[in-house]
Amino acid sequence: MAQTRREKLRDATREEIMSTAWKQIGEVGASGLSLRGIAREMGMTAPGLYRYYKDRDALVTALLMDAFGSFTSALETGRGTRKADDHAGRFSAMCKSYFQWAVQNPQRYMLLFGTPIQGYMFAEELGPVARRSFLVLQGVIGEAYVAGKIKGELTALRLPTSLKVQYEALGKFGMPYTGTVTQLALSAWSMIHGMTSLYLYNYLSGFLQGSVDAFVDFEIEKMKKILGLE
Amino acid sequence: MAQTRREKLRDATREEIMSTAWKQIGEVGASGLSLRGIAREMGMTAPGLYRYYKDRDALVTALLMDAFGSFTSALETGRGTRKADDHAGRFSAMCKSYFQWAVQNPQRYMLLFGTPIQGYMFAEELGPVARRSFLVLQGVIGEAYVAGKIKGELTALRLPTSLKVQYEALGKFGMPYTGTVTQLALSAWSMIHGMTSLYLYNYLSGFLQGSVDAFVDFEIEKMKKILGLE
DNA sequence: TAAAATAGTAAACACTGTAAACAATTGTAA
DNA sequence: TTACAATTGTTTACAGTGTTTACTATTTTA
Repeated sequence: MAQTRREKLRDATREEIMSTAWKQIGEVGASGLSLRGIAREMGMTAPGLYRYYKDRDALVTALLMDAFGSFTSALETGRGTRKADDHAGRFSAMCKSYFQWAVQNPQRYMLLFGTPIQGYMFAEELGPVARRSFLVLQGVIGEAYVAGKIKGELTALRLPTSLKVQYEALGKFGMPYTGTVTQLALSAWSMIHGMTSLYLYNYLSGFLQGSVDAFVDFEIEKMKKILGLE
Repeated sequence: MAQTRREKLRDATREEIMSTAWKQIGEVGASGLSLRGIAREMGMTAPGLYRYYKDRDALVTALLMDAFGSFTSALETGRGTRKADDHAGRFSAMCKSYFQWAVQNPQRYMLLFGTPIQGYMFAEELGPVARRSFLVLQGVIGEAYVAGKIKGELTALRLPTSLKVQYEALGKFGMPYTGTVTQLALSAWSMIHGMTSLYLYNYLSGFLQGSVDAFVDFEIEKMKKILGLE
């Protein structure tokens, strides 16, 4: 079923609102986002925006959806630069893409993983989208795992029962891979997010100045060694 | 030199402003902090607050100073629960304290390491205070290192030259310990912060439910094994 | 006791998100 | 083509924010 002319215009306006919002966020940061500012830049008045988004939170949710999509794509693209059986390469490339995307889209990353905007409540519908991002990471580790390419001794550590039970429960809800893989993925995610987040909030640059990339690369390689990925 | 009566009252009011601010932050989150709200709760009008803090950012800076102090104390207290030569114990205890402080003071932690408030610019004077927190972590690792208790193979990885050069430059500015120690400390900080931050922003609880502590403990033990700490 | 410093208020300005009422535009059906 | 309906936008208004200015009490000091 084709889009009517009106629907096309409507979608275009929605698009323009989003891109104007991103422009604003890029300039003044996510916390400085303002409906009135968006409207002003678009040459209309603020209440008009309410025809397109229920309220400011709805717009923020749409922005988050958009950002998660871009982020996940970046991870997938990074992963895709290496052949499917080059598990170590895929892991490095994906981690590198993770960090680079964040550096190139700092405000976007902070919007996703930092303190949200004034009183914004994380929308339910974002859960699955966020999970998709994680699945890329979990997938890379999981595929390496089932291929027997993860040989780190620390991988063989026995998980405490409470975690084991928890991960098994997840499996019943359709989560792929074993508990070990999930544990490794959550661990890797924590590490990458930690570096990224500290860097974006300027806690690393005091120590590292221009050598941040070297630091991150070094730690990614270390993670690979810990996993015994080869 | 004793405090005059007026100075005592002034300090008391400053204190009351701070505690009221913390109360507000605890209730509605850091982004919901409002000068008018503070004044309201204190039974005065908003402009009166300007006699005590130059503007909202100055108050936030004071809050950050306060939070950093509390945070650093928590780390030191955790470290202090083990004897000076029990390096492995000190490391675990400090990491545990890190996470626990964050869980008990989520809004405070987010204020320190998350997206700051609407348009707030990180004040210069916070640099040294923030560094003091890091020095606790670096100290624990550094003391273990000089005592020869860090025997992990991954510790012996050769640092890329750019990092080496950078760390040596830091030494000239009075940073203690070698480049290796700084690298290990930054790495550990990234990991702990990553777990903490993901947890506070609810990205882990979906996977871990009530088993978050088990996850964190497990990863702390893993870090110890990686460091070869014993 | 007079002067100076301090603490607080009231009113105003420029912002913000949002709701209600209304006008203008566009699309559809008789 | 005309009449109606749906949609899009504006105007106005309200309640909230940080902040400045002018003014008034109060307290301390000389």
